[in-house]
Amino acid sequence: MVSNSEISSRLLELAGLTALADGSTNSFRARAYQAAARAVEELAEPASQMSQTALTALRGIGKSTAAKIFELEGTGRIEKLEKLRREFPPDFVEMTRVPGLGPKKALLLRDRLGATSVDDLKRAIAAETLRDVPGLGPKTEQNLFRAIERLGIGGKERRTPIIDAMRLAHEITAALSEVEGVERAEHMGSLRRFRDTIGDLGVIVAASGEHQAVADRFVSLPLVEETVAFGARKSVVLVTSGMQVDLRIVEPAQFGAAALYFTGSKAHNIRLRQLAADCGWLLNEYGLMDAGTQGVIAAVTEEDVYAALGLDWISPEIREDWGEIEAAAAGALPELIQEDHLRGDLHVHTDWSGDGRGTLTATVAAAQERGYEYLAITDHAEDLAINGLSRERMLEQREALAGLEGSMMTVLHGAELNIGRKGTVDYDPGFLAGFGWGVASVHSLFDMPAAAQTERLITAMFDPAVNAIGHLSGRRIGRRPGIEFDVDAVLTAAAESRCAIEINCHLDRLDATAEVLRLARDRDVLFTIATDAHDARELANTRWGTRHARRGWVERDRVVNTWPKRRFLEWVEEKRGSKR
DNA sequence: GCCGTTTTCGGCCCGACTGTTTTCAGTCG
Repeated sequence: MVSNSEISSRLLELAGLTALADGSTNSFRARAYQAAARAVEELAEPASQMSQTALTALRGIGKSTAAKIFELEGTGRIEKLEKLRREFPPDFVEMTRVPGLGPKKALLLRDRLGATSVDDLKRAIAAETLRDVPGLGPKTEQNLFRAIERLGIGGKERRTPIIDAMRLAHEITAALSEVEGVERAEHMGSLRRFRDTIGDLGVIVAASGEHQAVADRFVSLPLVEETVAFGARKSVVLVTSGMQVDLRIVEPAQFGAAALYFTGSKAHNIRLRQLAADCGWLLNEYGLMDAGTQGVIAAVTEEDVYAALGLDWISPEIREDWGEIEAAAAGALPELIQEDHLRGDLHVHTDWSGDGRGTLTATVAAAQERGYEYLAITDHAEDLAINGLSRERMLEQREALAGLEGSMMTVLHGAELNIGRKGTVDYDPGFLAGFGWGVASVHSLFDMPAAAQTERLITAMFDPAVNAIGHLSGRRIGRRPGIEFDVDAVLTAAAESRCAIEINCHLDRLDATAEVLRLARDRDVLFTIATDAHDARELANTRWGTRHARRGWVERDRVVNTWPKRRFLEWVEEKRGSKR
């Protein structure tokens, strides 16, 4: 059976090649394939097993695409895709990935110079023959040369892990905030939507009066390596890490419209502009306006613009045209989780285990300062050879914790257990029963087959000592892919076992992934939002975990550490008293 | 290629910047 992700990537490839065939990345057919790919990605059931009627009922999939899905399922290929692949071989497609080289120029180079690969392109640039092609000149030659040199092949697809992008964004917005006349400087784009990886970093600045000083400051920041574009409203630079940063400067009265526009996603924006057009209005980065009189209808805040379009304000993390617009129109948006809903942290390390840095006292005090009602200390258990605590040390720690009692906050003595090859965890049942909380995580054997990983996770979930599964996939964004497992089976087991799935707050992890969280929407799955803090300051990482959870459409009541202490502790005990 | 209480044909979001042009096409987001 062909999986939805396979179908989706075939459709995306079809979109890319169709864009080449049509000479535009915005060709309607290319966009239609993109929309179809998105529709398939969002499906909970396998598209290849659905009826034609059910498939074509989905927005974005018509008869033609449905037929291609069945063709792929039946024959393992899509004839139209095969034909396009022959017309545009991989080397040529790779050439079109060079920034600044779109379908039109690429086809022109192929027709005029016979260039069909990046190597051909390099040779043409070196021989200075590119400038002889009508419509191209020495400047284009130079820009393409620099693009290849600087970004390499695939420059357009390069993505930066969110942790690096966030750091960069804060540095840039802090510097721009200091420029006189600047009222606000904020990151937008996929970083504000909290995607795991970021393509280009988008920043908007609201400034009254002179805009030039802002642009000047921007392109002269120390980390700027190269200025790609420099204009009154818009500038683009490449920074030392190779990331592209786009700056837009707007009037303060236009900030809402600009924020909406530059946060995207593109698909979300297109839907909004269609809604505007239906009312005879025009929506762009400067505001929502009457198409005829140009009179401004809304622009100051995002809420204003959404309200004028008849929509509730939509949280940036879910602006992907995943159904949020319909929900907002119906007043049926879910109550998404927010940071101030949290009443405790359930995955926290101290210096008792090797990689923690805060003392027990300092960690507990920091949690108390955050106003928490409960906290679980979860240092590594003994099977983690490097950092794990022996039984003796665990008992000592429990005693030390008892000495810290006396506050309103309940401190649970827990452990971060290691999920073994077969799904068993550290210690023995008797010793495990002594803990008040258990979070179990995969720390080893990342490359076992998916079926074995699935079994392993499910076994751990049903263990009475396991209240939650930590960082479900074990991924490190941009560095380690994480284990493969059957999402459907694991979510079903989570609902059945009443074991929570952790939403790990570390920017490096953000695990379980948003895709898994979204797929859990239709089931009775519980979550924790936990920091996995190794330092008291990291308790503040809840700000990341809650944004990630919102991207997964996680509602407040699904998150056990939003519950009042009594309800929370009852659930903990119920699970710990369960039988396999 | 998709879609439809104006439609089964004719629409399909909108604008900035660059380079190459002498008013606009290409690329990008």
